[in-house]
Amino acid sequence: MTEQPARPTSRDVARTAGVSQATVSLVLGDKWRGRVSERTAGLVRDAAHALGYRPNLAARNLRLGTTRTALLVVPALTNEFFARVYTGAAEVAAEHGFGVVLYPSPAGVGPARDPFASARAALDGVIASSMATEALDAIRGADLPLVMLDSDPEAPGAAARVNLDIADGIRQVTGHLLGLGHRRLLHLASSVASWTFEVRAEALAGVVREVPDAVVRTVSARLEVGAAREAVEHALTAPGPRPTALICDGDILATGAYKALRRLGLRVPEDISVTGFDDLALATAIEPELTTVGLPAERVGEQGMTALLTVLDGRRPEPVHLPVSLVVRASTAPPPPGA
Amino acid sequence: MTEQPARPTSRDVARTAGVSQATVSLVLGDKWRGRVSERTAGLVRDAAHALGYRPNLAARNLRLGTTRTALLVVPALTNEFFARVYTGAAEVAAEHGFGVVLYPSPAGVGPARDPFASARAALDGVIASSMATEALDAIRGADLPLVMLDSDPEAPGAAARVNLDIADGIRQVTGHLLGLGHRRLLHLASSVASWTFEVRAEALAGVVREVPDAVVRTVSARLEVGAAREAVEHALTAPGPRPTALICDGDILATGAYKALRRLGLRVPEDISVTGFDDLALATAIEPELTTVGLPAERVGEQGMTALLTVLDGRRPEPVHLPVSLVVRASTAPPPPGA
DNA sequence: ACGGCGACGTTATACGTAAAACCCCGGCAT
DNA sequence: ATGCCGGGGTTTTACGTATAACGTCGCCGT
Repeated sequence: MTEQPARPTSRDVARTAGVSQATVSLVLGDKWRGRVSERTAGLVRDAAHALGYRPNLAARNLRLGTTRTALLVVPALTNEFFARVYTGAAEVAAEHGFGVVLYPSPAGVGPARDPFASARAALDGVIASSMATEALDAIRGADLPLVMLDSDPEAPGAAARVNLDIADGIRQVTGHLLGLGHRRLLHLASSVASWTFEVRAEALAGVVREVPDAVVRTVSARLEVGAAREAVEHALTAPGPRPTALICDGDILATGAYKALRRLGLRVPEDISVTGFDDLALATAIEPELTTVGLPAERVGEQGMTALLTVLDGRRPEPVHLPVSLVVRASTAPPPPGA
Repeated sequence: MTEQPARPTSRDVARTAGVSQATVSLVLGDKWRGRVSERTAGLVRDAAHALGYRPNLAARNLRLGTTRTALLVVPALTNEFFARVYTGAAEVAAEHGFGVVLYPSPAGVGPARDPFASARAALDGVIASSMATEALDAIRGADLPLVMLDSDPEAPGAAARVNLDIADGIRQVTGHLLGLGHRRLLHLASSVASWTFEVRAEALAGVVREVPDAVVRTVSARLEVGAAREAVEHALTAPGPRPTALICDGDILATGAYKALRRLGLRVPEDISVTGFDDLALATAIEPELTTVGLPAERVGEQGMTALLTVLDGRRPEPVHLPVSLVVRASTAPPPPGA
């Protein structure tokens, strides 16, 4: 390390202001009403400013025993959803003088190796978004308050939970399609085995069951455009009556579906309707614009941080459930007359 | 704050292992060869494990005077490019026992208000990616080592720089289009005024100047699909000969262009060629897949972190220039015969 | 005239860790 | 026998901050 001119400490400030270190601490900590004269406080602030003093956070954290820092663990950063969750969490955090540090679990869904070594900051709590249950073992072991976002309600160890009403989202898209007259549905699911898969499948089956002649088939693919394209191409060239609507568990999968359909010469939505999930920016980038389910990602982050703050305050927050909402765009229409 | 059962300290470990705190520190810090017997070391490790001991990072940081933590400042998180920069930086950091904390400058290009208050971790250095020059003032004031990525080479205060050869990227796309026979080019630039604008415009002009009958016109739009669509629609309905190729300064702008062209009934690439920049996932999501310029984002992050480590080591790293590469896909073709 | 109190500070201490400095003891060369 | 060395620890200190505990001084009420 270079010999920087050694950052000034509160003692340096004290010396140049002609007061004791304790006084500096009081003034800069805004705890001086009636204990330090206006004039002295001014001197201290001037000295601090002149020296370019910045308190040493490590020392402060050590002294206070709290770091006012939370760790947000996410499976991937390239995904817009998590970026938005972060934004929401960071905003609420800032309002309370907290900071948020990010830890993108490298394996995605694999066990987080050691978040605490990587995010070197000392932490007050952890928020985990959309993480696989097992991936959180390392975190649970650290007995830090853990808030779980968008995760299996059965997963143990959460001090608080914020969940999206995914099932209702599926019900909404399915209802929308059934309402348009579709009866043969294809469900394109993500192949990463997770609790959310069952939730979706069940919700879908539940809605379909209520309509006499409606049927649904499920295929799955890795959450990736290429894989989705292949899966859809394969499913649609199979013998038997062709589905008239395609329910995708994510906008990325829907994008892959678009590609497959174009190859097969099927027009969206004239020949076949397609729905997505998540309402990423992608949804309006592709053509036709995608009917999908919008998620209040920022809100998830906000509620998650709020819950963590509540836990840190010694109270027990209620589980939060956030609604999702269907966004109808141009990729859905009644089935073609022939079908 | 709840009364957690008080995290065990190294002294607790020492007590249950029957040794002194110093010994614990030596063993757990892996500095005990020849100073502590194998047997005692074992006892210490067992005790630490049994108690679930985790060192207090705040204390360690205070003692060592270094936090092994860097701050990465980015203008936006939803942008895939920055997510990739982060990934690269974090990877190199991890190899050296460093962590990376993210600070998405809230205003995007506005002055970062107080990154250090927000990212509460104590920091060893700062890496700023694609930030406007003025936005870094607050950071420069803190006299922490600052590495600037993808930024104005003229901007002061950088201890190290990593830049992309943007100009060459523009030269490559332009050359590609001219090679296909295009002579009337439209350049869609981002309207956020920044150093990069001039670099691009100049590079473009330079290439065009060498081809006798080639002309280029520039229009700009906010970096957003809707705005880009409007700008392109407006530019192409203007009187005069229509350009046969559209050079967009980003894939997002290109996506807007696609929408405009579809509205105008122009086919890509048969009627008009389009190129992007950045090679986001978006580029292969839209149809036809976009010819664009790929940026080694992870490499930018890696080199940035490497440079920071070099600076922290007291040495002066050379400025790094990273090449970019044209990715030819389906959105470019020779101009239509009529033109 | 004296206790007391409010205004204004100061002194002292603790947070948990890393590491420099020290200590003890058994064996070995002189 | 004595000095020395090295293995195996321990004692002590410092990092920079926040704050509890403690002074001091001037003035006021009785």
